[in-house]
Amino acid sequence: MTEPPKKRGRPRAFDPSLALDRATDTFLRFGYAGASLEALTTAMGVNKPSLYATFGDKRRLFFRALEELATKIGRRCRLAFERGDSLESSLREMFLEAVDIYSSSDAPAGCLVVSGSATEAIVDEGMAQFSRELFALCDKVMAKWMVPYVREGSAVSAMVLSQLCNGVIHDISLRARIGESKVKLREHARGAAVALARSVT
Amino acid sequence: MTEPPKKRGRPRAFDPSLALDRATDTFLRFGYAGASLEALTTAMGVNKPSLYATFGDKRRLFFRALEELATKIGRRCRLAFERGDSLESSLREMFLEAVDIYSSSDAPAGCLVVSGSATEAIVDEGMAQFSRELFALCDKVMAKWMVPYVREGSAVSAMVLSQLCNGVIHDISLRARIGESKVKLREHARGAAVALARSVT
DNA sequence: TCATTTTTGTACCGAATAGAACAAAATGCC
DNA sequence: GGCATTTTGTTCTATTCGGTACAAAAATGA
Repeated sequence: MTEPPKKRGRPRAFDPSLALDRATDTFLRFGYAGASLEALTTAMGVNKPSLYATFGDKRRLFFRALEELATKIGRRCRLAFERGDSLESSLREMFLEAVDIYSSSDAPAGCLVVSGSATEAIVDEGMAQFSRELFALCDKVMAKWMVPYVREGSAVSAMVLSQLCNGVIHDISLRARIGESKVKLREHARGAAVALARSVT
Repeated sequence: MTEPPKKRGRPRAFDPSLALDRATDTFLRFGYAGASLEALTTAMGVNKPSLYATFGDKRRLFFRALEELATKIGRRCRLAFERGDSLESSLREMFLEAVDIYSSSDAPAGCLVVSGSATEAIVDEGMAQFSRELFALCDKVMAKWMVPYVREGSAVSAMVLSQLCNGVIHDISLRARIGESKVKLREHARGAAVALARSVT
């Protein structure tokens, strides 16, 4: 499968998927407003007309990057959570994974929503809505993971715990972005796992 | 006190303190990169030469805004925390205060560090350093407030609790910025207070 | 071979950008 | 009143911004 469909005209000289990854890095690095078309096209190895033909304008390119990255990160978090065999160990795995994601040496530090679309959200209702829906989804999905660990009638519901976990992850992305060391971030992740696990006991 | 020092030349036609507040709002609204000098001078009611003479360039103006705002917010958080008479009530007061601060109708929603300097931190080491030092200070100061409520030898230290609290506050600023309702934010704040207070029991 | 189709590279557009130059205006001091 | 001083408003500049026009290039189909 995925054999080339043998299209008619001149073949593209770049890999759209790879180019999108480069665009993601550029948006991560400079933010949405700060990422100039020149920086984007240079990083992507693509001319402006090709960029427009393939991805539409800057804003649509950003949404494509957002969607792709959110999916990737969501999957990594779920897999990390599933590695644990207790609430505390699951949270620890997930938070440590967040440290790896947001302070990887392969990409600019931080989160494309926290430091990208959220910043733009005030002047772009579309980005605000995207962010709200994504946050709501994360809260809801993660709450499901929490259910087995929350006693019935507990003072702390699965949803509250889930929102706190997402808050910790957002905070890790922030602290990574401003250059806190991996050692410190990992300590932070472990401490948060202990505390949040204790909150439902 | 504060009597006019009777300077020599033509008197300024604007109040620098008020102008700085307007600049803060503009940076909050558009982010650092997105806030154009025209938007700034228009909001501040000041011409560009006056802006440069009074505050230096755009970057220095931003630092001035940051410093002033951080002081104000720090004070409000401390006062709110002191209104409580238990860990849970103190945290609740503080988190609810954060909701008011970050989703006030008087100013654009969100936090100038989270959605401002942190976004710029990767391309501006000065902003990264400012943010790191501010976060470290907040963690340290808030940890002192927590000490009375943390048992000796507890699995959750005052510092871990403090970092979590700051994480909750950062998260509230984020969720406020993307337009979550005050009702939802207040629920979030109350839930976080319950959970974090329970984590040290 | 040659027409058709699609992408490529270059060159360009008007608007907006951060910042500076400069003379007029408004004050205190002598 | 005049002079020194400082701020003001206007104007300018060089650059960069997001986005596009257009023709050459590279593939397929007939």
